[in-house]
Amino acid sequence: MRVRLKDIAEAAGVSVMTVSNVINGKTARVSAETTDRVRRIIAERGYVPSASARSLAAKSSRLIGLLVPAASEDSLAISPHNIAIFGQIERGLRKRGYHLLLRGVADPAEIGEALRSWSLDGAVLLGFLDEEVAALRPGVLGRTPVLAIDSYADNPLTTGVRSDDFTGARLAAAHLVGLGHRRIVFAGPAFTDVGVVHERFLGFRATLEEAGLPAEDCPVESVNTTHGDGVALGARLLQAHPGCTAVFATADILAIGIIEGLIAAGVPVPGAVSVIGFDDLDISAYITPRLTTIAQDIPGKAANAVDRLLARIEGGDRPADPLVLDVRLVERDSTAPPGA
Amino acid sequence: MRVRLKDIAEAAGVSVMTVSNVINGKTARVSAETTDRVRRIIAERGYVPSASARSLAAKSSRLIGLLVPAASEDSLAISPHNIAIFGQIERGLRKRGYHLLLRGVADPAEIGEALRSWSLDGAVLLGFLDEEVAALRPGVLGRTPVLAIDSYADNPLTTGVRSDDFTGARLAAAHLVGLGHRRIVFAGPAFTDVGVVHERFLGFRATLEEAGLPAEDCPVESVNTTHGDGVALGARLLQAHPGCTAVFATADILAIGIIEGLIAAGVPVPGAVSVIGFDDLDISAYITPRLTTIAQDIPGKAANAVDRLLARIEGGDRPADPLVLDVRLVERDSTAPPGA
DNA sequence: CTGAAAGCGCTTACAG
DNA sequence: CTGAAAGCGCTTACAG
Repeated sequence: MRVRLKDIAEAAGVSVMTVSNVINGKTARVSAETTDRVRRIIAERGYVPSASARSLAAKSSRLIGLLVPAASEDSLAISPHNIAIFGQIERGLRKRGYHLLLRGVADPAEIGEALRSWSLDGAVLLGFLDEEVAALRPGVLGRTPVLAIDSYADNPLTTGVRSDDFTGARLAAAHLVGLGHRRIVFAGPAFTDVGVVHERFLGFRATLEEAGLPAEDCPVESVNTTHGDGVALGARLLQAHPGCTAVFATADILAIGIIEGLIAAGVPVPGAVSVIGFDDLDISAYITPRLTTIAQDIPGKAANAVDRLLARIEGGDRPADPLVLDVRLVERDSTAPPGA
Repeated sequence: MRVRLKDIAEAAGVSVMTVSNVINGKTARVSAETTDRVRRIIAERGYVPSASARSLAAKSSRLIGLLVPAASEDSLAISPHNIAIFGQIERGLRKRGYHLLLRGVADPAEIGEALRSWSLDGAVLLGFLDEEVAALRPGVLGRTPVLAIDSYADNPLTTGVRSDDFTGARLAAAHLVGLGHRRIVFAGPAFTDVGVVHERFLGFRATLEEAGLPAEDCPVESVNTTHGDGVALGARLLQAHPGCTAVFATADILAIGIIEGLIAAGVPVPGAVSVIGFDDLDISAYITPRLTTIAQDIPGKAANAVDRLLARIEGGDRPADPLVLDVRLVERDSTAPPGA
């Protein structure tokens, strides 16, 4: 039925291990003549090696897991920001001869099970909380290289790649301060003392303090990072924070909601309130007013994640320091001087 | 190192096949007492079966491929519409004990290779052209169940699930005609005589003919399904089609671009030109004006795709007729009577 | 440059 | 209710 190594070997009149060597590019051990003949027969017969047999016999599966949090009831937590990363990672892996197992993880305890079940050569963690990443121990990961994207967890086992969130927030805050804003709301998900949002808050506060703005004029609004929560916040923003003239939202999708809520409530944007986001999603350029935001290098995140993970897998490199990617301010139409 | 079936068997004082039976739920063949003891030891030792060994020994891999077109240079072709499907399919599979291999396919010829390499139990095709789906032969698919989403290809091997595109287009056209529009542009990607876009064109034309509108008043604009192409079309729409008062775009992302292009050119939407889309993406409710569109049941597509594929895998069912999901008109603010 | 043999960790008839 | 044995399709030292 299925064409096996053995069938090729018989057709070529050589041993299975010679065919195996040809397939695996160990041609130094095989004569050019034999190599050619074997290759021709492989092509003729349309032979495709069995990945599971290979995985079982070798120490390598050439399978990489992309692990994403997912309550079993819910679908995967694929934020607009994470979506672009998916495709880029698959592409990078495929070009290097690896395959991608996409796995939703309802409980971080499942991570170890996922790694061992398919003998994954490595895994990328996308969207987990820093507390969860920090809790990952050698006992659960074994010797499998694992890399966390956007993590500030102090876990040498998972150091990965992320954006320069602190600087991004500084750019956003400095932009608003430079326009003349003095009362600025920080809107984002609740945060602890570690993680992406915390870093952005730190950068935000640092810049405002340098500008001499008191903390009480720059309150924090904790909301979920969804369009709907943004709309709700926008609708009540000026009642909750009289005198506020600007909002820094930690995600574009949230900023877009806030703008919609403000406009629906009759508050002109950026006339009465300026809004700046973070991510630079595609849609951020499509809405009205077009969103001023902090752009992340999403393809760069994905490409570097693949490079670093494979370097560890193939080269046995130790986990290096986290790679921090630059961000930049993208000025569009949702910010202006107060009262403009 | 790794805990194996054999280790569990030794610890429990039984044979490996008894442990195997317990794991695979064939408890009818094992005493309740033994079952309990084995289960306890499995939990204690944190045993995780080797999926590749299992796949090799059994006829089943419990691995499903999600195959998506991807030029090797490009990232995956993940349109906003397809993205929601990803997560839903992963979730459905995971709940049923299957895993998902996400694979970009640069050339349809790779499909067979993908299926055989990992001994996939089945595969879902997402985003392929109907010509490509139609060309799939038993020779390349073998006996592996394959299901194509959104396909009109007349290939019994791949019948899958899709929306009622014809009716969707009728709803869109009837909505515009009902508002009083008489000159309506059909904007979408170039199409052949089979496929999603062709069906929508047929529904569009049928409705307009019933309304007595001559074909020359309802021209076709072939553009790529991207925001950018939409903007370009919107900018030149009234020069290209003087007197036109409405556009039916075959995708929301395209409709959104068209609206942006129109507004940038000083054409009020829906005041001078109404625009209706197709998909009902999340962002379609966020833009200004909020987009009137035809909603597809995307979670339904994914859930039914999983159900049907697994029915074929587990039950050996023959491929059934395609499942056609209902669509519905979502009226928002981008359409109005002409000159409103 | 080439090969025989063991082994990766499971499942599957088959036998009892 | 339980087990011994063969086999899934590869790779890996080891030998020559």
